[in-house]
Amino acid sequence: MTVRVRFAPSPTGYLHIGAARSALFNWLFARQMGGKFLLRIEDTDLQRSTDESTRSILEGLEWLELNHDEELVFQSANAPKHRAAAERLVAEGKAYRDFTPKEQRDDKNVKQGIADRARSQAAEGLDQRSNPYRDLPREEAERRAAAGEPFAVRLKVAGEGRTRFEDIVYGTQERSYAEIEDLVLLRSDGHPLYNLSVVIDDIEMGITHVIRGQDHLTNTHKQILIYEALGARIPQFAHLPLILAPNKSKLSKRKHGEVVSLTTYRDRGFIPDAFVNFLVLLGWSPDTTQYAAGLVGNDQEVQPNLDPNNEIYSREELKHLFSLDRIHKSNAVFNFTENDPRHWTDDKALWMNAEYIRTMPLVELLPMVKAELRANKLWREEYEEDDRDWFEKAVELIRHRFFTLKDFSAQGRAYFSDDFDFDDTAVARNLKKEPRLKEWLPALATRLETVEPFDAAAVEAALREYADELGVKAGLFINASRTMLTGQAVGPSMFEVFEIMGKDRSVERLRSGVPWFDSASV
RNA sequence: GGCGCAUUGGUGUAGUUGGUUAACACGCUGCCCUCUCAAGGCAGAGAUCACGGGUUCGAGUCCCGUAUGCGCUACCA
Repeated sequence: MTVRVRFAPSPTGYLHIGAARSALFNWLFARQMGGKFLLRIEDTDLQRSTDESTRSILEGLEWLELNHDEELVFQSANAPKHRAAAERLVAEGKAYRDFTPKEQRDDKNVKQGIADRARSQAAEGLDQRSNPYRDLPREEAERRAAAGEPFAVRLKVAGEGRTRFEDIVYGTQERSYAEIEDLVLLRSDGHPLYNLSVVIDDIEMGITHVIRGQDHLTNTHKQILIYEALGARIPQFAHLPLILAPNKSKLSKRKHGEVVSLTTYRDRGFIPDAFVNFLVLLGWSPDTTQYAAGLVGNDQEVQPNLDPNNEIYSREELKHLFSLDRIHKSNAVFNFTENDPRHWTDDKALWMNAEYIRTMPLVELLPMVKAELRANKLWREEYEEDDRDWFEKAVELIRHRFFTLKDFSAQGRAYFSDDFDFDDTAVARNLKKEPRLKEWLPALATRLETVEPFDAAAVEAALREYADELGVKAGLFINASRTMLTGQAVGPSMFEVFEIMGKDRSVERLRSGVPWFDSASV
């Protein structure tokens, strides 16, 4: 049977990176098995669901290139089917109408309320099957319902027995019926509840493997009960460990802000493949020994990375290497430091991104740089045509010390525009420390004007010659030039920079007195 | 309260059926390279494998208990 998996987020906020990882694992599994990856928006909770969230989820998946097969499903559209299924179960005597008035729950203290209720129930020795409406004669139930009395529909869970399933990640899971209450299928206002909806939809969509967060592990027992009542085939389950905050609490938007939102990474200049690479390693690791032994993938056109000292895996490699049984059970901590711009997200993610920026094929990087420059009004069409060569060389030159795509428009700005800022510390350290540079630099400019061809080697010779004549270290000029030409204290080898900037711009910037009169000094 | 799941250096992980100095990646420190900063190269610090028992000639690996964390327990998803 073909594998069919789904990612089923509820649109009650941005796309959480933990959810994004679930989507990734589903996608990887589907692509590896030649199966289908489906997408379903679980907008059952109409109060909290928003179109904006749906859009953000779609955008996030698109950014990660986790394209789905078949039509997008909105769970709310299936509500009639969910209701019909519940009614069928009532008709078959597998579920019943509960006329108990709805309890008002304070949204804030739900957990506390649950614990309190459980405690008092335990004290009174109440069992889960004590609902007075459970065995109400059918006629009476029909009559009261027809009279318009509100009721919820509950599943009639058997008194004796246990549910059992093999979780691909967590192994055998068992639970006694005695621990499961008669769960509500339909609210008294007629709305289907989560556990019912997922099951019906998963059946409807022909899902063979349910891969989702570990927070659903114990709910799975309830869902199995519904599958059984419906007489449907039960899919395979694989639950994923959770991604936690540095203090091991749940990662949440309210507490942790934008670090948990996937679109943040797009907006802050991450490379999709780099983020995928980082994410996949949270809770999963490849079995490189199997590959080395030639047990897997020997007939593949892709030669996966076998080096255990290297964690860079391309999407193609991951499609071959991924396996559900290498997912592990313990939760992973997503490491970041709040209020520290240098460590705003996990260091490894940042490193991974930098690694991709400096090593990925240039042709794949160029369109991303283009988009970044364009967004900052730094893009010029000539880069695509006449100056294509120059553009490629410039990107190649500067990419090696960048961490995100943003750096191309920030630190890299001076390469693409004459309107750039001077870094204060760079000006102080490389220029103002030696006041005579104010005269020397224009003089250097004059020297360079005669250099032909204006390449790295020739510029270097001219600059060193001038430094020798003045009896100062070449480094003085090199660093000063770097600041004059790029506004920065750091950057690529300076002679390469001269060459890329070209004679005209180099000379002009060396002569410009701008940084000398800038704000910091006056 | 009940039930479930987990626990290897700061973080992510490796560690096949128990067997010599617990491996790798990120981060950190130092050195080399050098015009700066990275990258790269080299070296290094950092783990009594949550704790306590037990089985065994021998346990990170098996068993029991404890602790801690997380999850579920809802007419939320």
